[in-house]
Amino acid sequence: MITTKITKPRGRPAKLDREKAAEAAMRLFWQKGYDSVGVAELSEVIGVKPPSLYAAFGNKVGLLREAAALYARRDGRFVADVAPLAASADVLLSGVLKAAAEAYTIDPETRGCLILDGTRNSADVEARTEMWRLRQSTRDYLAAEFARVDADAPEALAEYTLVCMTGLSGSARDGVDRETLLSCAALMAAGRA
Amino acid sequence: MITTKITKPRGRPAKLDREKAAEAAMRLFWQKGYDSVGVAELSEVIGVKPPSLYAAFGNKVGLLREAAALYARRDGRFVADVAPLAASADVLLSGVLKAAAEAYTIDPETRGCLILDGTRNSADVEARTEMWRLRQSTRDYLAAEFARVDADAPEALAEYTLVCMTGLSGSARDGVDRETLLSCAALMAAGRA
DNA sequence: AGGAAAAAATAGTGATCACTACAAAAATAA
DNA sequence: TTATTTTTGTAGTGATCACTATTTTTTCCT
Repeated sequence: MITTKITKPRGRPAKLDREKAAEAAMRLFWQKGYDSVGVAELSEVIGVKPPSLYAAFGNKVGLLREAAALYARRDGRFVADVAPLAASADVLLSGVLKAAAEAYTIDPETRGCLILDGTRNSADVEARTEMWRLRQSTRDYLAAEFARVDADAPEALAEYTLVCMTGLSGSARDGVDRETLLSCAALMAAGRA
Repeated sequence: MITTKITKPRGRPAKLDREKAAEAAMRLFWQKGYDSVGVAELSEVIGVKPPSLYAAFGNKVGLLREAAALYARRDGRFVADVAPLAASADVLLSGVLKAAAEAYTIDPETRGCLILDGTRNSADVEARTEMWRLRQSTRDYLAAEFARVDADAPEALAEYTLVCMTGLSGSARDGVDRETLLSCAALMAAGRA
């Protein structure tokens, strides 16, 4: 017989909510970049002292990992939402780039992409590697989608999509507005028409 | 009567060569990003102790300013080298993007663009503003060039060029190789054909 | 030789970095 | 009530950050 845990746990009740903590960390890393957010600031915003964060996430990179996972399944969801709808390479490319331009300019506080730009110039090699792997997995996913719609060179098109997304993300962080970014996305996709 | 200074200066001869110092700083900032380079490291590489750097450049941002100026007039020269040769908007766009893809992958140690990516995610507002202003002046220069060749929307095309360059720079820093970047540059320019 | 000038190095400043040893607090179980 | 368990907060660790007051070195000029 399988029962859901109904009895209360033994010790002191936890004040830290992993999900809420990851969300707060996500917003901070997204906004200011990984290195520019200190553990002290994270601790203050999340509402628990540093030792609780370390008990829950191991280290600062562990918190980034959780934050990026949350980002991928929520704010970065637009790729997996838009891509499967496309029936041709052109629509796939233009659809993803348009969605990116929009997603990168939703909130002025969190412009661009956490995964593509959150650890740029970071001195922490592990943090950079972690985001690079998420970038590559997006690349692989896009390559599979381009293959699905019988694109000529799915790998090259997937890489092109990511290079364009990198431009949109960085530019969004540089303050370029949504309309400009949308027209840039259209121009980027127009070459494959 | 105007004479060139022929007599030796009074005090202890300077060991610090501003040009060489700026060059070393440029390479470090370019390679690792502004925040990831400490004044101690700069001091060690340049070969003088921190107080000499502060005497010569004022503060860390002053050193970045000098480094970026050197970058603009040498490694970033490709824009001003290529743009004036173009006789049409298409050639201007494709020419600049191709030159960027090449320039951003010359040295594996210094990938991408110092101005576009050197202060990304920096916690130093003054440093970020300084690079942003250089970005905007490049944007203005490109807009003038697009206007020269009678482009439809010179401002929009200039911004598009910079968004694309941002993508190429960031991707170069992410490890994308020259051939891939060159084909991306071609695709980015193909939409305006 | 001695004074003046200029640039150097010495040796720090307090602030912040990621991280942790340890103990107090708050709950259940016996 | 006492023991056990879990999470919390206190109070630090040494390292590194940008930056500087002060002194020492090295030169030219008188």
